[in-house]
Amino acid sequence: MSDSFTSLEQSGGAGATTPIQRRSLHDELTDRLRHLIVEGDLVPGAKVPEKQLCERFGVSRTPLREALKVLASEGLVQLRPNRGAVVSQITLADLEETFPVMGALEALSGELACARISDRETAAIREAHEAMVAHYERGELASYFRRNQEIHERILQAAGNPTLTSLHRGLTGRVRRARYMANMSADRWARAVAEHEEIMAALEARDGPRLSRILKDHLANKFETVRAALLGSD
Amino acid sequence: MSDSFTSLEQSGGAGATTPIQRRSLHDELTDRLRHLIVEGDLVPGAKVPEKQLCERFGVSRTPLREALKVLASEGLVQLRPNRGAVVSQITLADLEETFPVMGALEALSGELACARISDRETAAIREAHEAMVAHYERGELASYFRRNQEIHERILQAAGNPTLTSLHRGLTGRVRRARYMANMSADRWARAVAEHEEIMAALEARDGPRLSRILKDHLANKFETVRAALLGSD
DNA sequence: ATAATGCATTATGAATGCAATTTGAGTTCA
DNA sequence: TGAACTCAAATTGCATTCATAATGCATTAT
Repeated sequence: MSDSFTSLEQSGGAGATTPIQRRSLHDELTDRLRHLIVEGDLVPGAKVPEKQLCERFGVSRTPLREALKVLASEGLVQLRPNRGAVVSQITLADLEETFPVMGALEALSGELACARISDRETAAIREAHEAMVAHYERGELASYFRRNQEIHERILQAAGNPTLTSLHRGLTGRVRRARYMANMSADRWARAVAEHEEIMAALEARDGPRLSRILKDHLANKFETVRAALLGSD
Repeated sequence: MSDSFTSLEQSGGAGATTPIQRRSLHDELTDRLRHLIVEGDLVPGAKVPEKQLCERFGVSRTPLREALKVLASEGLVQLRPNRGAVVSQITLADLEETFPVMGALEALSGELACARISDRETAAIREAHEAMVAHYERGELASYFRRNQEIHERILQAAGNPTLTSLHRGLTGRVRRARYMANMSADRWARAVAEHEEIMAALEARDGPRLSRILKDHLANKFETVRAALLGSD
């Protein structure tokens, strides 16, 4: 969409229809920093001295500061006047309020996805699902987790609502740093897989309300796991 | 809210628990610009020349640009590389995808509010409701609209979930510029008031699921009104 | 007359500089 | 010993400056 360039200029062999995307520094920086934070390379609570990051990325403070402002508006860092930025801590209370919202968004995504998804995409998700189950059976947690995430993302995608996707992505970013899934018990893991079976069934039956309900419960259970892990290992 | 200035700090007494909030320029600017956009003082599609705004607010480009980055991340403006910012247009398609999300969020707010709201706050909302009905009966659309908004905000507030409130506020900001409510028919207006009666009833009965459903439907109806107005006056 | 080209003007992107605030070590005094 | 104070160094907020890309207009060619 919006690529109003279409054909032409595949002359010289360089069939580039893409208009030489040069990204601005602040844009690039925002993504890089966000990645660092979400992936936990910048630990929560840590100060983020501008100068240090400038050297790290080889840019001046201006674009860096612009990036920090954006990340602050996403809730990933906190800006204290005259005292610099810190990577936001995620507390149990934060999780407690974030999960219901994610639940509501996922529930909506299920509803919408059932109404719009193609057989082709359903099949693709089924494939991801089977792969995930295989990882489960081999006890490969990391791979399992990746596939799991892929499935939820695909459902979101199938819902065809960019606003929804964007909000969900934002919340996921905030929460992902808390990687408590590692503490998932064998029991809980089995149950999660069972829930995913239900998700697949509802999706393939295009049963929106049911998928919606399952996704919401699925997330609520996930939160319970996280809460237990947090309280246990504290 | 977010106006953490309010009263206090009338010098003399050291009663100020708030640490003398001196806001940074970019922060102040972000709010001011957001207000200009949301309230429609900057028309959608209009270019936002940095220099002009700098003179208007008497600041340099640095804090202004920081503010624009934040507004862009909120979706209120679009930043075109090397070509400046424009106030985002809101299309029917945008509304079409925004409303369901708002619906899901409001539904959740109803659910949570019923579980947590105090009798005191319920009474306050009842009061706002009665005032709103009075405005309706006198045909005072603007006042009606204000009270209406107040009620929804109070329910959100009662839900006690800042994340939820924040996301909802963001979407409201995007949508508010489209003030199609003026085109609301007498019929639709009556129905909206009736729906609000139901909202009050469910809230006072602390019936979460019911309030949830009503709020969702209420928003869906609102969207239908908007859609009709858009298609009609096009 | 219309369209294309080149140049001057203007606006944006990023870097640097400067004033104000915070931080922290060292010192003084109770 | 330790609480409070002083002052230098570091950090941040903002303005200014420099570099680069976009825009408008006059000129030229067709």
